[in-house]
Amino acid sequence: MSIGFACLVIGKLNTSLSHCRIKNATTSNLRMIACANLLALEAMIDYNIQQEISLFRISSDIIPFASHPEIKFAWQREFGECLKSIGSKIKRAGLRVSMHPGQYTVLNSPQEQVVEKAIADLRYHAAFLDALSAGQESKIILHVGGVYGDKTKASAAFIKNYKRLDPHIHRRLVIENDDNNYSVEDVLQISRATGIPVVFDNLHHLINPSLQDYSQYELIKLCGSTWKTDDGKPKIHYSQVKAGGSRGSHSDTIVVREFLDFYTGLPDKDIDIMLEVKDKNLSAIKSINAVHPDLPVRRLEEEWARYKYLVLSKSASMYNEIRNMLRNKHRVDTVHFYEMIDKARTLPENREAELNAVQHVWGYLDQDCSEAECKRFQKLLQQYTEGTTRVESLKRHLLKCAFNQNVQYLKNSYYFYI
DNA sequence: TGACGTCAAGATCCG
DNA sequence: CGGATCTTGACGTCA
Repeated sequence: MSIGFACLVIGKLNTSLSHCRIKNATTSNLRMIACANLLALEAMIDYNIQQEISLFRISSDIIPFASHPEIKFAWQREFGECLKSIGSKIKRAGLRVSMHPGQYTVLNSPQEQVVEKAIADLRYHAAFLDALSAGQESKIILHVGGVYGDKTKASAAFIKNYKRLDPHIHRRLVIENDDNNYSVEDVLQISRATGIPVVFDNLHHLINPSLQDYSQYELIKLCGSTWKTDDGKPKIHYSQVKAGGSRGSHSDTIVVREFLDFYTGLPDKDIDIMLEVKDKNLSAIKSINAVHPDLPVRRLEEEWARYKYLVLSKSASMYNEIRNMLRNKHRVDTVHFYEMIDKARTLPENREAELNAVQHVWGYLDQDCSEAECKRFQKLLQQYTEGTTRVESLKRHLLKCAFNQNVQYLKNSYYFYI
């Protein structure tokens, strides 16, 4: 069983992706962006390996406009070696990667032009995974598409167009239930006709339910049975609703107790769980730690090192409470640990606590900073006290100083990235 | 025609 | 000029 996250790593240097506008998508520009993005991808892979995360979704945006009809950029030829070497790192680490074209890749559209674009896009995704020499367990997860007033007809169109795809796309394609058109029942029906494996998405199922005689777990099992041996472990998407968010939007972070209840109820844990959540790797590590049967305290100490200033900036008393919880303990209640951190995270901005955290962090930096850095800090501090600037300006400046002095401890702190 | 989702790029504003 | 903040892009469907 693996738990993973999608597309981007929060709080890790050199992992952010570059983008460009279509008007700037010249070959030389795309070459530069692709090169930068492959370095970022490798840094993300390294991060996953280092954090022992074994499931990861690769962003579709590594090669911008890769399937755009007007753009001819031979990324496979130019970066083939690079991709191959990233691929062998992935394979060596036993990391399972996947890709997920967005909601605008619509294979069942009545417009032939849209279908052709969708096919080109699927070709790109398959070619990318092929270039990594990824195995058949590296999947491309796709939504079925539009309904166009007649779901039976639209499903038939999907099946018809699916048959037009090359075999190397067939071996990677997986379909997922979505939040307003194709329910688990609809997707399973298409799966029966085509043999395409199905990803069960819990939140989409909650919002767009079907087969209500079955429990969620029975449906996970049913979807899991569509996966063949060569497809790897069945995979599901797991997310939680954002409180007060629009219909079906993903939560900012995973509520650990809720996840643990879901996980505990899973009759067969031999599946992979892709989290869809705003805070990405933070929730992945949290969930992985939560289900670990005998988690070494060291792991929570490492987490605490990354969270502590974030907590301090919300509440000094909660900071002390968690610190005491970890002190001299051989065992710590992982769920309780994360519940405290998440509780602190949801607290509204408290000027006094923010200032306390800012001063605390500054204590690590003021000895070795330049005069200009010091002056700017004092100025921003005054402005924040007066209420004429936001705390983010101060934090940005502190992070800049931390980088200039290469203070590893601060550079990795979530305080700067949440 | 705008909402949907996503997050930098790009544009504009401010001191 | 640098930094902060606001707007746009790129995609297809559907109300």
